[in-house]
Amino acid sequence: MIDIDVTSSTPIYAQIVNGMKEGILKGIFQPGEKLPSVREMAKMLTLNPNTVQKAYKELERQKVVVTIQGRGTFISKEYQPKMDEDKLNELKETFKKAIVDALYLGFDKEELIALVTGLVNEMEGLNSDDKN
Amino acid sequence: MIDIDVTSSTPIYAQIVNGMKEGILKGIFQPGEKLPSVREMAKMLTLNPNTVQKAYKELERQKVVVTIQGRGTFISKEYQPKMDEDKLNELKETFKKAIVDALYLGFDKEELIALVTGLVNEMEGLNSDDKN
Amino acid sequence: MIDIDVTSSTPIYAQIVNGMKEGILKGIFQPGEKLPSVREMAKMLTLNPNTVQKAYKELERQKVVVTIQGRGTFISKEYQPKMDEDKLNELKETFKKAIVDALYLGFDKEELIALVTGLVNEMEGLNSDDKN
Amino acid sequence: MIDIDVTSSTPIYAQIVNGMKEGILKGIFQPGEKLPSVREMAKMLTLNPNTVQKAYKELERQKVVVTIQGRGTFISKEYQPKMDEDKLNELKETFKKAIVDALYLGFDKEELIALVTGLVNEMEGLNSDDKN
DNA sequence: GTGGTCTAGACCACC
DNA sequence: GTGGTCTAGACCACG
Repeated sequence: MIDIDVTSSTPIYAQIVNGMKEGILKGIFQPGEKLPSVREMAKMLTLNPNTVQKAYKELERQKVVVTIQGRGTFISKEYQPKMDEDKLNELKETFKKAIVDALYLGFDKEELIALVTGLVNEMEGLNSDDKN
Repeated sequence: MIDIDVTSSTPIYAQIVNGMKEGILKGIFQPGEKLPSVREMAKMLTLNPNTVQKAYKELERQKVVVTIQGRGTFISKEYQPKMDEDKLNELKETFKKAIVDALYLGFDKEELIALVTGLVNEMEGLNSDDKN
Repeated sequence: MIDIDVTSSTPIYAQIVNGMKEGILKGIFQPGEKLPSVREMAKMLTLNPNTVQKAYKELERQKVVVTIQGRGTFISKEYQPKMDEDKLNELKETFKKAIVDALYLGFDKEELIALVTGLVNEMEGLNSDDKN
Repeated sequence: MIDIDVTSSTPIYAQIVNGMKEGILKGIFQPGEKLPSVREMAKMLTLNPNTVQKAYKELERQKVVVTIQGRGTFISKEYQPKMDEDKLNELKETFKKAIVDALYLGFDKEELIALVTGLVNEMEGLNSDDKN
């Protein structure tokens, strides 16, 4: 479902968050779908439930999922993108760092754009279904 | 010179490393140029010298700069890009995360490519001389 | 009748309790009026009957409604306000928290008082008959 | 500093969050001031450091405090109120619930407004110093 | 069954 | 020294 690399410098809970968001974009998880419970997911990934809990909470704060008391956690049906200046700057910084790293790895500009374009096309897009 | 955000979650030493590499790509720092000493740099950025030291060490490890004993630290004249599968995967993960975030901020694919292209064009590129 | 948000962090049973009390203050429910049975209410709100049951029990504990065996549940005809130091402190804490949040949202004092006054005026008041 | 009621239904970490924000409004904590470290605060309140940590994280997410790596956590110098429709609705719900409770405790409208006004006046306001 | 909170104790990176 | 993450295990409220 989600592959976790415990040796990564990215915290495990963040890997779960990223993995879920990526899975949703790719259509692996559908809006309204129930997520595995915290305990189930923890068993599947052989993690402590608290770690999964932290990830689910973060996803909820981002409004990517909603939790319904006593029933579980579900993919949000109507995600509303909300542009935020701080987040935009953060995003740019992340891209800038990645671009610098790529250039230092030997990519030239065209290869770099091609790399990014390829990665973008792996994602279905949030609303692509609605619009077709 | 380099703008540091002490409140950022990115470690300060890493901000220095990124900032230096970005500055080199943009041509602000020229190959062969001498860097300020650790102490000078620490004063300029009002940082702990240990932090600057760590950044210089990291830059040297990446062969972006070279230290000559008793003379100082200099921008490498002939940086040799070194493609490494681990680093490539890491790079892809970074891009993927950034792309997911961008899509969740409301970017569509074209806007995203445009954003990245714009950021890439801010950099002069390591190999731009070769091609002109 | 009562709008329930299952995704809210406020327990559903508490939302029913609050909603009923608000409806009574607003005159939507009249003293002596019969409430829908637990099962009816559960169907209307598409909730688990246990949840509605719990809300009714709580309303009865607060003497807002009375249950007559075999007849049903009714809005109390003579609700007796009961000032209790513990409850008063709790109330103050709730207000204090809300006020702090409002100030942090950017409200100034006058706007805040206006907001509260407006909300108060939406309620008819328990004792409005006495004073008119 | 902050008084914690472990018997309260309000989670301890939330009590810390509320208490800090209230303290800042009242001027007990000044912008730029360093907060006790997570461990210190945990000792002071005889709580587990994780609980304090959670509170500090929440305060940082709300931009009420900033953390500087290796140095500690500090009251934000320039808090920028950010109105948000969701938060506004949440605020109104909180007030509505409190108002309903107050009316059921026997408050009439004037007493209620007086209560709120009194509580508001206990707070200095976020920018009141700047404007005088 | 579900998620939410808390404690205890450990390890790590950063400054 | 600082905060950040993770595990283990417990208890609770909710539906």
